[in-house]
Amino acid sequence: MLSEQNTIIVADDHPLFRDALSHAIGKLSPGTAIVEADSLESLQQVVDANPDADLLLLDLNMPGVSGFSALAYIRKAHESLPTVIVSALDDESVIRRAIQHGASGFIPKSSSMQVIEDAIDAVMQGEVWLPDGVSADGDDLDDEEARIAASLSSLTPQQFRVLMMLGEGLLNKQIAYQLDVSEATIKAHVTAILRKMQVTNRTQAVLAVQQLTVKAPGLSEDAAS
Amino acid sequence: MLSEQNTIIVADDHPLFRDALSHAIGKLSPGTAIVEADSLESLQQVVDANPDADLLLLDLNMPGVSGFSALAYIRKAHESLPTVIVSALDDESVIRRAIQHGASGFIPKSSSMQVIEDAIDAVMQGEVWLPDGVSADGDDLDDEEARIAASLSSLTPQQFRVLMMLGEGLLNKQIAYQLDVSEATIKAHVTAILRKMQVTNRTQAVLAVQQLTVKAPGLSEDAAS
DNA sequence: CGCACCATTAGTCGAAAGTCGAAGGCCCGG
DNA sequence: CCGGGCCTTCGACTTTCGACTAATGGTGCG
Repeated sequence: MLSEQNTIIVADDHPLFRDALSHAIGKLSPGTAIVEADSLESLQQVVDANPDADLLLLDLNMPGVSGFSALAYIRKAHESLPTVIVSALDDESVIRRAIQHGASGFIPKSSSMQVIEDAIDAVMQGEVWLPDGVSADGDDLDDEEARIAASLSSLTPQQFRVLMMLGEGLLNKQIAYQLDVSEATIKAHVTAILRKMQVTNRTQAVLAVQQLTVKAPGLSEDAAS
Repeated sequence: MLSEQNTIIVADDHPLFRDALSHAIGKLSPGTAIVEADSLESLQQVVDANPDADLLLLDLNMPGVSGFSALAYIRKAHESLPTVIVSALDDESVIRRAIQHGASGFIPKSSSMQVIEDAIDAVMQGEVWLPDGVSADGDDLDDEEARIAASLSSLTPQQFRVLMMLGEGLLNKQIAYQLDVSEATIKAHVTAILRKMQVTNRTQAVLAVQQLTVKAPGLSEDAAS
């Protein structure tokens, strides 16, 4: 623990909570460098700029990122970066899905500072941390959901960004403007995305991403029987 | 109760459960006419053909209908038709949302026959029926969700059908083939849909509909504070 | 250094998506 | 009975999408 300089990345769009989290970490281990991110873009930049970071605290509610997409994507791109989900949800199925998508822990936002500190400490030592009575065991991830997550992880960073913008219903032209590139570039990215996700149009790609959204269990067809 | 001929519509894509439900009703009140539907198309036909039906038992898992869309739509089009949601989910927030979208009751599929009979009986008498300890009171429907539901209810039957197909990622051409009309007609419907839903392309329309899918509570932005 | 991969751009082409105007059917009120 | 309104349908036109080809530059790796 007292090796050299630990680095923790805090990704949360909520400034107050992000600061609170940062301060808590500062008290817990004063020698820790804290980097913050409040959006998908900044998160990608930050993760990229700190390849040797020790921990990522990731909110599920990042603007422009639906559900577990960011988790699934970041995890595959940075296998060695332990990631802990911080979320306002404490639903057990959400927690299990987070773990199945590669999270090393789950911290409900309602947790006390003490609990948060414990969690961070545990994960930094390679353990998997979960709230009280929650078990990581249970049914495996939905096949379809796993397939989609795998597809996501095969995307390049720029492609992932474009996909998230498709998920906002934007035109190629609008995406091009926001990313400050030409529309031709966006088309090329979209073509690559559709191929990798094995769909034939943007709407289907968006629907696939939507399946990684946090939803109640059992809604998927055969739960009816 | 012993007026003339009561009519109950059972809409569920699961044949076994649909039959079980029908038989239960048959035993409960032998003089009741039961009409079944297993898809959005058949449901629209049936509701249309039986404007004086006394009750609609609606499954949340209809193929080609996402979440509360069908409920929100049917409710506004047939204000006087009491609708009870039948679902494999018994999550309390799902139940509340169903009621807020105009359902007159909620029956978990895990219910015993006795409970189902009680529920149907209660609703037929104008009451609102809920499972055991569940209360209908609580926070109101999300503003955004209410707005979308209102938009849905302003659609014509054909437009609604087309919208649901957009939600499956289908091409105009595919929708045209399934509805047996020309592609030009579908385009016209889509244009009308986009206008009524106040969006600019089909992807955004689909995303709006997705917001009526059954998902866990609190994921909507400000739940974080 | 060469090689592979990614990002970027251009341009073309065919298909799909969306807009507009309009025609026909249906029902309801005057 | 005859408008007016609504729904459905459709064709023509414009824009956007998506596939394909081809090219440039940067970057990491053996």
